[in-house]
Amino acid sequence: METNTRPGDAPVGYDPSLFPPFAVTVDVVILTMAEGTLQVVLVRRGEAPFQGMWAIPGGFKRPTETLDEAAKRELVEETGVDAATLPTQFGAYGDPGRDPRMNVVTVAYLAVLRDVGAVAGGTDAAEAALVPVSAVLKGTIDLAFDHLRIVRDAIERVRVELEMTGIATAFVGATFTLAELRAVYEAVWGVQLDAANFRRSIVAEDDWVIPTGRRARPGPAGGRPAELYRAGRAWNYGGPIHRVARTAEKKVHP
Amino acid sequence: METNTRPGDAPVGYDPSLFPPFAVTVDVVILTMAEGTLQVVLVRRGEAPFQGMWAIPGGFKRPTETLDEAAKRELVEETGVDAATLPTQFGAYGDPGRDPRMNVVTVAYLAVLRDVGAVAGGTDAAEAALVPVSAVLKGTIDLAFDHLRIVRDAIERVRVELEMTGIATAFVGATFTLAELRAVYEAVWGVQLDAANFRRSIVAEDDWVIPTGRRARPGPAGGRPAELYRAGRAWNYGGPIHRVARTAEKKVHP
DNA sequence: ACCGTTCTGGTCGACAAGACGCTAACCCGC
DNA sequence: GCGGGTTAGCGTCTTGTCGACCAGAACGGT
Repeated sequence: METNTRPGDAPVGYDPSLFPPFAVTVDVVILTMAEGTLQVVLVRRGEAPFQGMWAIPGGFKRPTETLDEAAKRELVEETGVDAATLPTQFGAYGDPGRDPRMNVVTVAYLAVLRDVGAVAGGTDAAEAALVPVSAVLKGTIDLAFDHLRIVRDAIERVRVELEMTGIATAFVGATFTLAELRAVYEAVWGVQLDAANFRRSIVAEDDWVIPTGRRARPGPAGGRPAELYRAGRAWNYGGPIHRVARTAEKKVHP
Repeated sequence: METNTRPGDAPVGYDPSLFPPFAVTVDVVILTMAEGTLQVVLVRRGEAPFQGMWAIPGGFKRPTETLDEAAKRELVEETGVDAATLPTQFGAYGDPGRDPRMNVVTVAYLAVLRDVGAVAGGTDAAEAALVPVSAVLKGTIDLAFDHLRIVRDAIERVRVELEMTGIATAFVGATFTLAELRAVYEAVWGVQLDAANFRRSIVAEDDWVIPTGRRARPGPAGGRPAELYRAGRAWNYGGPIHRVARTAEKKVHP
């Protein structure tokens, strides 16, 4: 075959000196549970464009690191937390004009943290905040660039991951009650789950959750103290709870 | 906040003149069914590095187009087919050294075609071929760069998409028999599906498949001619057949 | 006319999942 | 300390789904 070497249109072999230059950044959507709702970490921009607006934390990819490493580095820089779950890539965004100054292609990652409270106290002195995702999705809070689209895609991704992987355990601490774990599913999916059936699905098979023998302190309203569990190894091979579209509707039309 | 403007490490605001330059390419994994097996379109490299090896078709992203447009353009250039399904993005790859000459970040897309036979006759004169994915996954055929990893990820992606979306209809023609559709599931998932149960799942709800009234010609072995269907609108909202890990095993241990 | 092959429709049983009620354990107010 | 309120844990019943298997229908070939 004769190799095609037209600049910008070289399917197989290409001349590396004739490439159109891009900046490559990595943005991380950091999710956590706080006050019973799903929250996202945002930082406030201090420079034009979009000065003063909220945005997803992110930064340049360095030539010496992989994309995954760049995402992990951004997460640590922003939260100081060394990765409850490794960030997972969920999309690349390169629309022309998404950055008004130049060609920027960004690779977006999703990271899930358990609620550590002081997320705003990262190593970076930037103003950071925990914002309910519902406020972002409803448009109450405007985001810079195309970050609204990125957050929307991230939420859709975590909804799928919650069903297919063990990401649910990343929202809670090392030990947790089944009610806490159930709250994760309910918050992310926006549904109500039956506590008894939820418990049965989790406990049914081994290695999902392992009882520690200890018990959690009951809430302010009292109630029987819940048993404390820790995550088993089975979460690595998919999740136990599956989304049923009818669940939410049945509550509306009994 | 005080904006951090260190080059290569600027979380929010950054100086666009201090970015590390990258080349951004778009690679497309093109899948199709041929001879009852899943096949992938590969092109042979004519230049170093990896001269003479097989690779996924791809090329530079142009600054004036989106990533999706670039993927669609690559698909049309390679196959001449105007997108049975729009290519879907499934990953970005930017490991340092993945291209020995320079920093290249590639965004990978998955495209599904019905078997058009003459895929090798694209507008590009490059040597192209249809290769069984099993040969690639087993390592019988070496791929350039990190393209083996990309193909592996693409296969995993199409297996999920087959369950979650209506991508199955993209493998077959405008009209098809249920046996053809079933063959898609069996080839991609590597399982055996009961023909009667498959039919029941598909026909159960409306708008999955619409009978055309016409019938297909039976195969060389005879048999009752199958009815011809066309795809309904319900495929846009998820697929009807769900993967069951036990199916293949139950055949072994009845 | 007979046979092999494929499609189509039906039945049965295993299993998953939701609904629901009961008991156990704890807090709080009196 | 005693009873009501609240929450966790557990069992049972019912319903629906899905795979395995079988029988009949519709064709081509011999």
